[in-house]
Amino acid sequence: MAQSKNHLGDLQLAIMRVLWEQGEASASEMHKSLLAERGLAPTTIATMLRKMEDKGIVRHRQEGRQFVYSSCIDEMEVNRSMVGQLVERLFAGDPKALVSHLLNEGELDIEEIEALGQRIEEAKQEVRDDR
Amino acid sequence: MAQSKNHLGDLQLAIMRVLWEQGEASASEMHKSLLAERGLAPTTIATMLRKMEDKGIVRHRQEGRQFVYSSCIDEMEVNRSMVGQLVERLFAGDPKALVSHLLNEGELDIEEIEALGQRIEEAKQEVRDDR
DNA sequence: CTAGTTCAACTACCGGGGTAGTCTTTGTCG
DNA sequence: CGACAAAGACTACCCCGGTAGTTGAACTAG
Repeated sequence: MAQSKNHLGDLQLAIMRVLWEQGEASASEMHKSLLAERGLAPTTIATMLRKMEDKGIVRHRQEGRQFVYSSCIDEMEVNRSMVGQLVERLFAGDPKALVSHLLNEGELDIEEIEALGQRIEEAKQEVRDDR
Repeated sequence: MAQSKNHLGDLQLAIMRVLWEQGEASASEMHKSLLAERGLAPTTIATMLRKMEDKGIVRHRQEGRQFVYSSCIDEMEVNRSMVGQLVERLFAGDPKALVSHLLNEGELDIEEIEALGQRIEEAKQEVRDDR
């Protein structure tokens, strides 16, 4: 049932990103932030915000005659859920396959791979420390 | 414009998976394959296949009175595109951040991390061999 | 006080995924 | 030949993301 909260469209994610970065934003600030990359009408943003509030993923606070919106959902939560869904749909639930894909498809250059090697070592350590 | 071909819904992906695994499948075979996990009416599958054919992502061949469907799009291509989109939307285009997410969120257990370490080493090697 | 601006609210619409019922054709069995 | 089964074609919905125009209320400037 919480599934619906985690299925976000493109525009919705863009909005959430602004909210996550800035904490809050009025509708017009939001419009300004997204204008460059999207060129949308202010009412489009406002409508989307209202729909998102209906879904319970953002809330607003009145300030003067403006609405100031903030997020109701955790970024990590959303990431986890969306990545999880992708892994499920594309890689039969096997996260390794996703990483393999990244490696095979040359999405990562050599430095990035090196850096990942580092992270892997750290992760091993953490898992061990955990028990 | 090829974007549309790569944005696949859940059912569509399930169908493509069957096609990619088996090469071809008639509508009724498809229905049988998906019945267990989804419990859909046969007409639902058929409708979806027709819509997908309109979009150009599957094609069919007549065999007797049945249609035998096969895929028109490459699995790797779809994976690349969908993973890319996710990385774009969630991680500001940085694939490393996706892997970090996987590591941090405990989506991987210790053996998987070990295995990844292996893959990383191989990948390093491949990249070097490449030049 | 009046005209103009700025919001939010409401309404409308499109496209596409998903779901399925009904109709029509065709092939098969007794 | 006639009834029945199988399979595709058509049609109809619902939902929701996305996009935006129009309206109405409230505030501001002259």
